Amino acid sequence: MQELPKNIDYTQIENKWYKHWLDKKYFRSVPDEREPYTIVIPPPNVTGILHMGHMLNDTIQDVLIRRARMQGKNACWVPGTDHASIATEAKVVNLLKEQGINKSDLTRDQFLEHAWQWKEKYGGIILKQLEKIGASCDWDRTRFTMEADLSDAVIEVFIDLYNKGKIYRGVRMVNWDPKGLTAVSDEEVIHKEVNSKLFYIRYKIVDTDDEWITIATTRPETILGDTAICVHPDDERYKHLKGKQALVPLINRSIPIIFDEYIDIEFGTGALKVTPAHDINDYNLGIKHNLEVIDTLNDDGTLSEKAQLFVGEDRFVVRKKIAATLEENGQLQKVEEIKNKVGFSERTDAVIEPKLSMQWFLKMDTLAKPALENVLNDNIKLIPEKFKNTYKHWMENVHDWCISRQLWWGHRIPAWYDEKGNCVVAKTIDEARQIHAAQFPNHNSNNLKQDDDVLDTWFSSWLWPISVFDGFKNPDGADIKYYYPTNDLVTAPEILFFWVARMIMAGYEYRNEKPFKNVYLTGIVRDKQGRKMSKSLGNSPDLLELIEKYSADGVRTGMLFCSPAGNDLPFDEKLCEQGRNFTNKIWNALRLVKGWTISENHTDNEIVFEWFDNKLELLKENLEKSYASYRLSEALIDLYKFIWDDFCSWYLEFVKPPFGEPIDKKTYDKTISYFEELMKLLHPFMPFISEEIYHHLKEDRTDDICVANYPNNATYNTNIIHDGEMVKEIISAIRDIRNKNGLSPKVTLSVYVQTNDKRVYEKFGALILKMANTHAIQFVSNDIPNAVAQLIGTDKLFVETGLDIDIESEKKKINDEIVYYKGFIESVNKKLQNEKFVANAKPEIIDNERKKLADGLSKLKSLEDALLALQV
RNA sequence: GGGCGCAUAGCUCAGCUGGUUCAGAGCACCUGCCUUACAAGCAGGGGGUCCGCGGUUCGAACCCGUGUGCGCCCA
Repeated sequence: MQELPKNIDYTQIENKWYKHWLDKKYFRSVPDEREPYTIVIPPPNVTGILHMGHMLNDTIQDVLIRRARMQGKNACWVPGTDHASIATEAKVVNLLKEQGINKSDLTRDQFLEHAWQWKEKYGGIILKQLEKIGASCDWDRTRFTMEADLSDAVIEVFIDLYNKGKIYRGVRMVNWDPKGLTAVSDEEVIHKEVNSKLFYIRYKIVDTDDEWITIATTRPETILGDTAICVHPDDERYKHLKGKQALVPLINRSIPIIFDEYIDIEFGTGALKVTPAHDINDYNLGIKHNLEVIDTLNDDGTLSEKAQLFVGEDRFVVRKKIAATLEENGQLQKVEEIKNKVGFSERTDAVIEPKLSMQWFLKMDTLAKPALENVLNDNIKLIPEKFKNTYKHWMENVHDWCISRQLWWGHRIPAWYDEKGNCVVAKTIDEARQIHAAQFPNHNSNNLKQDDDVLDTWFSSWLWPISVFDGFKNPDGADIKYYYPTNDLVTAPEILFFWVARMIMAGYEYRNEKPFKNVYLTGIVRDKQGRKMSKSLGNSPDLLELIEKYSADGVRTGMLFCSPAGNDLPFDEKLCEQGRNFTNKIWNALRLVKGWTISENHTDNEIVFEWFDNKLELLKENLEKSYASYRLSEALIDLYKFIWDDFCSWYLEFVKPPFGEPIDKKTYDKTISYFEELMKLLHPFMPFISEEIYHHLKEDRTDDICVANYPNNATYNTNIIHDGEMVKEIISAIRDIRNKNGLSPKVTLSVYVQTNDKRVYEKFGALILKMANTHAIQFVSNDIPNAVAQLIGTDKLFVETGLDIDIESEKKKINDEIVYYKGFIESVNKKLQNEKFVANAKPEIIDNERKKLADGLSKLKSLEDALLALQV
């Protein structure tokens, strides 16, 4: 026997066990003959710190990997970070600005030196934080998307795809971030509904005295780049304008009026100004109708020389000024308030400007094909399945991927240009010269200049499941062959397309095989008001503080309690409290058990063991089912209820000796082994407390639960479980009667029962007596006067309270039940008398209805008897 | 505007193939207890128009249609 403190020192056990697991190298994985179970972490942003989204994702991954490890699989969880071009560069630029240094004053190399210094100093904080939550990653395998091997992979893939004709360079309308001064991909643009103004502007028709056409636009600042006005060919209002020209206000440039079915007759005036340089739809119209393209904006969102007016002024300032000027001219007809959607940069929150620019693109058509097929045919499973629809829709309408970014921090595009702008793609400048000399023999190969841009960060992370196992450097290496394809990917649905889909594409392109078998899409963590938790809103609690307060296990379970796959997770700190209370409950169960002294006397608890054994098998079966369908939340809740209710409230109370008395050896050993098994089942969810308890359960313990065998499930006997539930029901009923009559638990009650089947009462009588504090149960055939009656199934229980019972309220209680059962019997009878039901329903359903009827009639009779007895 | 999804207790959600005495769980709430493992606890309890309407069926929380409200994705 040992004295255990009343409360646990969570921090101490967390540090102790995490260090122990590391020292023992339990998380280390190298290929061997066992079945592999592999997860690659969605690499967090190297500049990031742990937030709720990571906590959720990574806890789920840890649950899966710990269970697999205990099941004897070779569990490998690969950690790492990505270099996050835009975010990191922005951070470094800001930091330098604070030191009075402008990025533009530095050379590329100088800037990168600062960036690497920054990365060395702050990068990887997040990985240390993962240790705090108990993440059992193989830290020896930690990778970074910009380390040498992974960078080589990115560059080689670029060159390969270029040589295959899948990468091309072209002028395209891209999403331009005027604040970040870079193009961003479609996926990095957030469309928000905003209040806008719709300006109605009159354009004069050329060669008329006073004829005008009115267009509606939300962007008057772009009129200086207009090169046409477009109307619908069927629009009667404008048919007479065929072949006419109009004048752009303020600058009086003459532009054609064109006709196209693209126009929505209903919107505005049905006439659209066409600005091919600044709107994607206008751009497409421009191509179709051979329109001139006039780019009136600079990269930073100010007006360019080509605009002629307001040069150098910001687009939003100009919007107001132009509106005012037009109003003075009498060309602004009216302004309407409307709501429309505007794109914002995910990183800088600047309003995205559609802009024509020279970018690198990856063709998606052939890459997307296997990626779509293998999700639709469940070769790769999305969990929950509902995301298949969204995935399909996206993959069928996929656009070529703009992979260049106008930044320095990242993988520099391996393209080289001569003075004339001829381009070759090669890994090094020497190779570039050779290729150039062969391809452009009449040009100078000595002054080649490398492309200034870097590749989209996703262009490195899409290779992650292959590159972390060196699948590019060493395609037949032991690691890639053993671990690939990986098993489960756990990530947020927000990046289903820009990361998950692209990993699948890369998988089929470079391994001819899927990168993972299952994709578990978590929900988005929201605050109580339903807002997404984010750094910018500042509504995410500090995780390390939460862990400090509620323990790592508490926070892990708090997250998982409310996180069915794919559903949003409304986070509430109370759930962490519930998690911590659970650890406290388990700890106290341990204190009880370890407080017992063992005697040589024998106490017969066989029926308790029999019940608990079967109940435990049922639990394990349910856990298996939940795991198989990735219902981790359900598995955890089942386990929580089982440990709290069945183990602590029922089992331990059943076998607990009276205070101060010893327990028999067999019961003690059984209890320890149940406790041990429950801790094993709990370990994936609550690794620290389960390990701590496991070691307390046996003093001479030399093994660790972290690598213990996960319990297998066996068959169970449903009848025994039913008996147990009935016993609980009997005990609760007696306790309820005691409560309602204000009787102290110390008063021993007399209980009588009318039953056709004495078995349960005989078998469990001693337990009922102990748990409900009653005298031995007496079997009777008559009703007991002045006792409270209660139905248990079809049995009738009488409890003598020693008080006069309130006849009227008893009558009412019984009458209510009679009404209920009469209705019930009637509804069952109706079914059974319905010929169609008897003809159509399955035989077992009909049998069941007959049983329901018989039970109902028997209960009704008991109740009517009881009512009669009261009336005497 | 197009597509997808959701609506069940005060809150968060289960409810799998339409049929179990089917309307459930956890939390919150109410009542009584500091009963020698645990007040971070114990014992017990109340709580519902399964979003509205219509249909299919012997039978609907579940299937179909429709309306309303909400969320997400795309343009």
